This record gives sequence, C-alpha cells and structure tokens, in this order.
Amino acid sequence: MITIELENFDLEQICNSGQCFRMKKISENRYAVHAADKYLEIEQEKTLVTFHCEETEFLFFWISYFDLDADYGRYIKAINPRDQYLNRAAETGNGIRILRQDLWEMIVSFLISQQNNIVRIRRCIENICTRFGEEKTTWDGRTYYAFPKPEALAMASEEELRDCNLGYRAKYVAGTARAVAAGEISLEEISSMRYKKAKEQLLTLYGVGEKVADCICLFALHHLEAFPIDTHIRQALDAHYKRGFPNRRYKGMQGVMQQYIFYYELTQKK
DNA sequence: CAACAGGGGACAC
DNA sequence: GTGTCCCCTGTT
Repeated sequence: MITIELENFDLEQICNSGQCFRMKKISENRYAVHAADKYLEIEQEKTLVTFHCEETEFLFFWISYFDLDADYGRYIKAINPRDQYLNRAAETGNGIRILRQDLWEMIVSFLISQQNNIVRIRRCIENICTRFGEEKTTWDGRTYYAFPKPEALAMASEEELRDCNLGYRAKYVAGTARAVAAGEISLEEISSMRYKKAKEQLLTLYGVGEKVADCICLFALHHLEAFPIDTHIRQALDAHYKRGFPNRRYKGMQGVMQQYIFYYELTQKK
C-alpha cells in the first residue's frame, strides 16, 4: 500500500474522461481499475492518493500508467489567457491524466467504441474479457479476468464476438486480431514509432480509421500531439474554434487539450 | 410499434 | 471528398 500527495490528479475526472473503459467507482472516493492483466484499487482524499498494491508494482507499472511524473500544471499554464472556453474546460478537468494504457487493449476498445455509447462499450469489453480473458486472482482471493490476448481473440469466431454484444464491430475485432496474431503487424514495433509512423501503421488495421487511430496513439502510445476528433469535439470546434484549433500554440500537447475539451463537453451535457 | 442516435469506418465513385 | 451502407442495441 502506497500513499502519496498529488497535484492535478482526480480519480473521478480520470474515470469519466472516456479514455479508459475498465475503471469504475466502487464506493465514495474509491475506484477499481483493470488494466491489461492487472487489477488495482485506489483511493483519494483530496490530494492524498492511496494505491492498494505492492511498492514494486506501483513503481514499475502504476506511476507510468497514471503519468504521475508529469506536471499537468505546466499544460494548464500554457493555455492562452484570452481563450475563455479552454480555460473553463481545463479548470473543470484539471485532475485529468493522459493514461499509458496497453496498446492491444486500446486497439480493441476503440474498435468497439465506434457508433457506440460508453455504457455499452464498457459492457462489450467486460463480455470479451470474461469470455476470452485469462482468469486471475486478486490479492484477497477474488477472481477477475485479464484483457484477452490477440491470439485468444483471433481464435474466436465472428459469431462468438457478436454474442459479446459487439454487433457489426465483431468483424473488425476478428480481422484485426487475426492480423496481429499472424504477425502481419507488430505491436512492439508500433510502440517504438513516432506519432506519424505509428498512426500510419494503425490505419492499416481493419476497422481503424482516423479517429480511432488517434485515440490509440493518445491513450496507449502517449503521443500527446494526437488530437482525436469525434462528434463531440467536432461540435466544440465548430462552436468555439471557427478558424480551427490553434495547433501551433499547443504543439506537443494537443491531446491534453483535447481531453479537457472532451470532458468539459461531457459534463455540460449532463 | 417506429424512429433515432450512439466517441466511425469501409468502400465505391 | 462525398455519399451510402453497415444493419449493432438502448432509448424515446
């Protein structure tokens, strides 16, 4: 168990920022996180955050996962003081972190996300984990399921994937899983590529388009210059940035700004 | 019951 | 780059 003090860190904001689909609130101030094959419970009391895991796992996995070494105050300070909209957005989402999630998990998650709502996306992912993921045990003896490996999903039939509620997205997951399992594309190589190259490779996958590729680049590969444009962001850009988003000013941190905007739009609609 | 929207993408032209 | 289809499920 590790307790540390953190600035610009808010579990509720991270959970609702739409980048991770396997994090959920389990009680007041306490969240459960599934990531790749790991499980963590985490608590927050104002700036005091407690990770319920061993120190080695905290050091070698969760620090990177939650981007704890980064200074998000620096991103917020970089915002144009005259941009009222972005300042409001960043104020609302000032505890958001861009997570470093598993590449394969993000590929499948965002394949499933297309033309889909968040509640159902979560259910779909839970379904494929339960059905095709490796069985694991928490420190206190409870069973959970890891995210299924490419090989496991490559062996699944399209119909089995449809049974997991994927709908027409089943063929995308099946096709992409087979391509990865067959070695037609190397996740390891993509991990070491720069943004432009990585995105280009991801676009060759069946079912991966512009928006999904950018989500994968941002939420798995931590390419902060990726700026995924979905329907919500599109509306926000049309309303507040008629001359386009100031990419030059926010060079290398557009993805962080995208998250502030996305989260802000989501909270406004409730 | 019908209509519709929900974090798009493939494919043809 | 534009249009059309995909044909999913939950909500209204």
